[in-house]
Amino acid sequence: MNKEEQVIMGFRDLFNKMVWLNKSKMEDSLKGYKSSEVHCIEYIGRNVDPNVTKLAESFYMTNGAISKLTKKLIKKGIIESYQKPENKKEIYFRLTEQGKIIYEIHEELHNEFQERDKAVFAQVTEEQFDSMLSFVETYSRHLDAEIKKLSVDNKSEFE
Amino acid sequence: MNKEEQVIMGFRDLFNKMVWLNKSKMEDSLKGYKSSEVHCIEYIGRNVDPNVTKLAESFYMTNGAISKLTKKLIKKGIIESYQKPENKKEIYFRLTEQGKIIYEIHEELHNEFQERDKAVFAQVTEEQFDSMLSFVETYSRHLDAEIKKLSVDNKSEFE
DNA sequence: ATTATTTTGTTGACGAGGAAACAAAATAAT
DNA sequence: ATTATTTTGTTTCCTCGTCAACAAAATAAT
Repeated sequence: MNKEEQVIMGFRDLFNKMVWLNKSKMEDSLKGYKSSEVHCIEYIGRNVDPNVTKLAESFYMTNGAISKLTKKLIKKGIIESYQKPENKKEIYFRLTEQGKIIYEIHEELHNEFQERDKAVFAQVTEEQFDSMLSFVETYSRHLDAEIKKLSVDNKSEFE
Repeated sequence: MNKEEQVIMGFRDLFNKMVWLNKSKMEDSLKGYKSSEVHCIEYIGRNVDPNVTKLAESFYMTNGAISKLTKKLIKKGIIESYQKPENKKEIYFRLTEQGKIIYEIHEELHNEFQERDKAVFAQVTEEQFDSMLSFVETYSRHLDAEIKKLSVDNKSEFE
């Protein structure tokens, strides 16, 4: 296995591990809330005028899934929807008071995770940080270009 | 947002993107096979005496899910199960001839992905590779220790 | 201005995966 | 040797997310 594969698979494995662990911790602290719900709350709390489409793009999920998820959160009284006078189509979301509480608990948990992993990052030099960030940036742009190609290809199938 | 968060979220985003893109490509080339099925085939092709439990641990999935997945693959004639004379409990899997074909197609696709992303890695120096690998390694061990703590905690609840 | 296309969100049928209860074999404890 | 515990795999029920069909609003094309 060459180093490229090692890096990719290493990160894949690391990521699966982290998702699994944090999800466990999360559903332990925020009993009654699924991690997907919490992610949704996090996004709505952090962004301005989030709608179904923006949430879906951010999570790489379908609009349908987000539509159902937000409906459920509304039913639970965690978020509420609103519209703008100039647009009768788009529907935005904001946190309710109860939602803000969940949001805060999540933030604390987030800090806990950072605290937990502090030791790992303490060993990382500024240069290493920058090198990793530039790697991520480059790779991400590269994939964006590939995704763009893909969507062009798919469109051309129907021409 | 500090650099720790940037790194984590950057990789998370990069990863979601890559998974989404590769999954699309995969299900395009290997029509009729889901990406989870292909992952399963990949693992069975690469490891010796894989069983339900090993597959589940590797994919961070439940035994139940793998049990169903393998049953389906057997039905499709892609894998077959076998046992060892000294153990009547564990059930192992191997690829059938048809399964080997899928495996090979997957390998080629894998090479295609590497080829596609070659340009990104070409810019990475040996030192950067090693630094990222050691970061992954350190972090992964750290999380293993945390996961271990978690399972100890859960056990102590019932004592 | 009218029509065509695109964007945005919703719904229902379906499949994938998790949780829990279970059975059978293997291992540990006595 | 017998009993208790653990490991391994399966099945049933349920939730979550996808897909496809759809409706309504917004935008583009004519």
